Amino acid sequence: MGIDHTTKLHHPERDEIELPGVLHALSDPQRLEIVRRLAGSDEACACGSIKLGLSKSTMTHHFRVLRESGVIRQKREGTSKLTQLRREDLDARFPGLLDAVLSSEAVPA
Amino acid sequence: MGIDHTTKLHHPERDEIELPGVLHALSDPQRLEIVRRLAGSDEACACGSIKLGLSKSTMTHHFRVLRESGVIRQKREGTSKLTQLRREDLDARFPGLLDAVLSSEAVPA
DNA sequence: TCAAAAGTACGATCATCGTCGTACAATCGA
DNA sequence: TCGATTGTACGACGATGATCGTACTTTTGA
Repeated sequence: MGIDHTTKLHHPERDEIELPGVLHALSDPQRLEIVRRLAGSDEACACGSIKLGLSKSTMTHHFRVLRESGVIRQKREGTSKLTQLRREDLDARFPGLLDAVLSSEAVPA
Repeated sequence: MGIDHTTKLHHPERDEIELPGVLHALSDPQRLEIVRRLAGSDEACACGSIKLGLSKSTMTHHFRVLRESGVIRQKREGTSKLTQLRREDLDARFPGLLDAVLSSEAVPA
């Protein structure tokens, strides 16, 4: 029944990634900012290196939403957790979507 | 042009359309289906011609979310209300986004 | 061995969302 | 005018969401 948060990190397979879930994950301004920062640095970076002025537990929440929707991949690395965008998976499943979302930053209100 | 006193409906201007709002509007499966049907028929079509098995008031709600986020444009036409996608505005503001959303999973389970 | 660092779990709180039913308003055809 | 069609307003309700603080776990390094 649902996802076990206590054992392993759950990542959906590429073909399990659902469009509404991805759109929902990206529809939150804070998560959108996280995704933009991840897209900015090509390599995986630690959760804690992204600072948005939110509490640690709120950050955990946002990273979980992004991970479980298939937007990011996370793995442990020492005491940190490395996070990276699932660019290839997203591009394969929803061609052009991520690029459209990321490039829209260049057209600010 | 006959129809005019329809301007009570709130539509954001093109440059007022916000990405999180659009993503949120599209993140609901029912609204996604509405958008797909609108994209299927080139001309504006009446709200009531789109049947999803939801109540009238729920449909009104979904159309309002889509309209206020800038995804659709609506105008009165007799007792009906004509609805159409704001393709040009969306393409101008978020190039590639709508195409990416529409071209993926056009036939959901 | 112990303390700091990084992140998670859990419960709480308050807001938003999706859905409905009922009542109402506007328009058109007969 | 009347009734049918089409959609809205409003209130309710349960579900989900974003946020926080506190306590906890895991790992590293001194």
